[in-house]
Amino acid sequence: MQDYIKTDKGYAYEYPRAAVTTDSVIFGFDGQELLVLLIKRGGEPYKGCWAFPGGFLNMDETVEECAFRELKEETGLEPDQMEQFGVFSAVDRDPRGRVLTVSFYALIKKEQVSGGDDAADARWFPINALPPLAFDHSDMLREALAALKRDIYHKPIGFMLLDEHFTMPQLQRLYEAILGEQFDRRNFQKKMLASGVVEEQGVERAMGHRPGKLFSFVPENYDQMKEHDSRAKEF
Amino acid sequence: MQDYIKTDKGYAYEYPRAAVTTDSVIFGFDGQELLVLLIKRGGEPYKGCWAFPGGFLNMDETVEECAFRELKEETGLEPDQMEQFGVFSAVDRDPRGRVLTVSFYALIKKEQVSGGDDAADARWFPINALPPLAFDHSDMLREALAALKRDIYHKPIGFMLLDEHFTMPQLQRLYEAILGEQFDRRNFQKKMLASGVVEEQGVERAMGHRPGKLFSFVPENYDQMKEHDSRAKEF
DNA sequence: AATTATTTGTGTAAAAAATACGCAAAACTA
DNA sequence: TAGTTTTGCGTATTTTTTACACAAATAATT
Repeated sequence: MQDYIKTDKGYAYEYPRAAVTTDSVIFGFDGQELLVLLIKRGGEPYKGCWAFPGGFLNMDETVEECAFRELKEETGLEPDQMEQFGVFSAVDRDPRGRVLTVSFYALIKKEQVSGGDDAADARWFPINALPPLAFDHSDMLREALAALKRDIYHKPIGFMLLDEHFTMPQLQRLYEAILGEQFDRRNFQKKMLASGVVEEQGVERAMGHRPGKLFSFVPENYDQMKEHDSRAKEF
Repeated sequence: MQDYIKTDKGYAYEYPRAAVTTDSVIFGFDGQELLVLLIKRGGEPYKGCWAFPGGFLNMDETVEECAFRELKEETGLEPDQMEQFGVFSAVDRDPRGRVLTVSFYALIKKEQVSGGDDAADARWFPINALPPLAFDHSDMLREALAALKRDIYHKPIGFMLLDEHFTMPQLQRLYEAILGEQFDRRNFQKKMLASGVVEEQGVERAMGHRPGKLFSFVPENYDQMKEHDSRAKEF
């Protein structure tokens, strides 16, 4: 399978081609706020600006593989799951030329990155206090967040932001941070338990207040959750 | 903005590049079944197979513009709205070389195509009786359908498949065809009216049975619909 | 003109889900 | 031991969803 001609000038095609990149919006959680992982750009364009990790597609990989590889190269992270949420293809979105990007988001336990953080230029920012972003990454973030809010009802992704064991209030704070609204403690717990995606695991060692019960995620109930919330049973 | 070198062999780049195409899954409705518009491929690869309309990205257009243009060129159709639902990038998905496709779906009133149908090779197929499809278009259809089912709750796209005026049973048959399940007539109507997205418009001229009331879509209530169904108020 | 077949219109009662809300218990601090 | 914070738990009310049956309007048939 070869559709190009190798010349002394590089790889030549009959028609011009756009370059393809992937970008990844990585969400984290500090127990209170939703965070985003950004990388400070070392080179032009947008030198010194912050941007999402990402890079050019190789010829032997899918866009999913590309997003995963670039993320690992730039941050050391290897998320369990990456969700594709859109393609950005404005003609002038990259000053270097015609570059089209396929965007993903993933959820990461914050500790994972502080450990293997080879890129000294990677930093977490609270979602509500971001520096200026490179390219069209502000739009991208907006869409990533919209996708996350949409998906959190159908996919068990929220749990990826928490430790294996967590208290109900912790889980609730996460949902509140993502969805940007407040819920009633008692009703939140009631629904969570009713959905069957969490199970009791013990009691936390508390600090300064009554200790909460610990819960963990029940993977077997992924699909059930999907079912459960894929909207009203009857139209 | 120029990132290539023009040689006698074509457009040369420092690194190899994948080609980018768009494909469009066009849904129609015959009052009973959900239909898909396919095009018979005239050339290799997959000559004689059926495929979704689509083609290569030009350098001066976004992927949305490309999908729209290709669709118009191949079928004469100009849908009001096209929804992007995924990128297909398996390395070997196209025998011609590395080709990555951005996929869209759109909903069309069936009459529109029978009119301006310059492509004699375009045909509607019932979604449950499709011929063998080219490339990875079977996967693509599956995902398009999943996206459509997801979106029909949040976006007022369903109405694009109906005439301006329609009866409640017609609307219901459409929803049933898309979602693949049956609903109670009375409850369906109750919810539709409660959502405010339809308003009464008169009475149909009937044939062989009691005539139904005609309804039409209320565009102002798009957002409300979105709101209405963006899930439970409290988590 | 009356009968039949088909399809539509409408309302109400029961069940389930969502919401609002209050008080007691466990840890830490002073 | 009293005060503060945060969690655990249960019930009454409201809203939404579901189940369900009979009457009315047309066209075709006799």
